[in-house]
Amino acid sequence: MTTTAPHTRAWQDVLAHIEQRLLDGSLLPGDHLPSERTLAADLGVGRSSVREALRVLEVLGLLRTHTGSGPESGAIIIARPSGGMSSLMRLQVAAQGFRVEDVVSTRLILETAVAGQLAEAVAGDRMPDLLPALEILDAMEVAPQPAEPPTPTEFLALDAQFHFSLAMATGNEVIAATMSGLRSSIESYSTAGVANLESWAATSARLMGEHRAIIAAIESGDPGAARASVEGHITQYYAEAGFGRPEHPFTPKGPHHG
Amino acid sequence: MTTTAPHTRAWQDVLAHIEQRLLDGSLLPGDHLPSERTLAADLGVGRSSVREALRVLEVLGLLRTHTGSGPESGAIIIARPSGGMSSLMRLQVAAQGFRVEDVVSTRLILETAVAGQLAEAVAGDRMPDLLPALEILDAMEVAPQPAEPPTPTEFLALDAQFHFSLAMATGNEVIAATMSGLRSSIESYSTAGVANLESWAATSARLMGEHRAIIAAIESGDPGAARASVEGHITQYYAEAGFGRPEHPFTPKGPHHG
DNA sequence: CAGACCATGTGGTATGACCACAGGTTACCT
DNA sequence: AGGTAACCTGTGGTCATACCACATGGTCTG
Repeated sequence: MTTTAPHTRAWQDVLAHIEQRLLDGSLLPGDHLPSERTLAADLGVGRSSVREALRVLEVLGLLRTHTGSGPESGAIIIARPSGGMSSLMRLQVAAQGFRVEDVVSTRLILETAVAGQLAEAVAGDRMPDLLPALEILDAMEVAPQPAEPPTPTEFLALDAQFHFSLAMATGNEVIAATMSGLRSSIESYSTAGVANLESWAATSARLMGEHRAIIAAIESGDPGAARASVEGHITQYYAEAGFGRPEHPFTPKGPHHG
Repeated sequence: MTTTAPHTRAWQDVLAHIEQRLLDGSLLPGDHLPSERTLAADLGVGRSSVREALRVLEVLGLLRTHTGSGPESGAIIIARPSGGMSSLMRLQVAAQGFRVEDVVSTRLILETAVAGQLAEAVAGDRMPDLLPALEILDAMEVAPQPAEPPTPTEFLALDAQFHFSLAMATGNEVIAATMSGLRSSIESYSTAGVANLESWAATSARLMGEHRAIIAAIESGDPGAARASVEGHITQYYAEAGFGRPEHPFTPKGPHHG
């Protein structure tokens, strides 16, 4: 649309070619891509250009590569958006393109919507599958033995899995992947924030209780309660950890990049 | 955590190095990266590996490159998440990692939240800047001259800009970028759906009226009305265009990838 | 002083040469 | 005949080199 670049770069041609093959169905998840050398010869570009395109696709979560020979080797189409989302958002936060408070705010919107949808599903007699989420809760609650240190990092990882599994329970992979990316983009802040807590033991215990409350609200089919419980759960942790979103969105926050 | 790969690939090292420099602030938006040859020498890798990492960063919207010499040349750090979001989501839809109905559903969540937040801001006397959105509406309404064809593609592009500008009005760039990605990932469906409409003239006229209604609801400070107007706006178009989301999220949708 | 010229350094690309790896095949020994 | 070791082949991963097009800035020339 820009009409400025008559001269697309070689790796973009490769990318476009693969995208086209994905769109027309000649390349499906699980399929092997031609070898790098073959692809280069077919498209009339150098192997390095092919590799640059494949690297992009790999980071975006569209393919995986294995060396060696056999059915597992080569580049295989997959579709795992979470990894790409995580890379993208993590780097954007690092480069100050995303503000942490905006990430938190967005997460809040999506998570409350997820909880609300699940509760509505229960109310509408379309019972979502909450089993994976419950299994994660069980795992969280057996891990912190009184004798052992609570290992906040592991706990937070399970917490992330719990929220992710709720999103997956809605069947909406877009939300799930986005949440996963949002989460990992501020992961370092979450773990660093543990130091700001008065008592990790108390906080983790509270979090576990809140998880059960979220599930209970969903299972009761009360969307409002489900939304509220999720909102409180997330907001309070970030507040305690010391990097909650500002009380009002889009109050002036100052420039962040030119 | 996987402990499986003791042997990170060279381009990942480059990526990690740049990410680290972003995190510690030694690389800020607007800064130049060292030249590819220098970077390769400094990190002890080949130039092609550096280029693979830079390609990833470029697609992710983290940097732009220019040939030649002078202050504009080389690789410069930027932070434009929209482009990366668009590439990621577009390709994930192409590879069947994202279902179109999930994209629509997610867009609905974010857009209604945006409208709601803006209305709440008005109600709370924190007037958001709706001027950019209004200017786009003006542009939309002068474009379709009766003498000229309505040019649906241009109209839809302006429509996308309108919704994007609403997201930007909240100040939340995460939402704005995500919405931009969602939108572009199903852009081809949107334009193709025009053919399913009974009358483009009628639909476009309705859409323009709904845009004004959305603005009015926001300016009246009524979050519920704002949310409802956005929901109706989006839902109805997709329904008319023939690829709306199913009436209920997470009803069985069939397998999409193994 | 103005304009043409070229030296320099940038990204963009292609090519060739290796390496490690993993599976399949073959040959060999028991 | 069976099992096992060797090797052959093709994969991605990496590097080095050699170009190209390009844009700037300095220099030379009129």
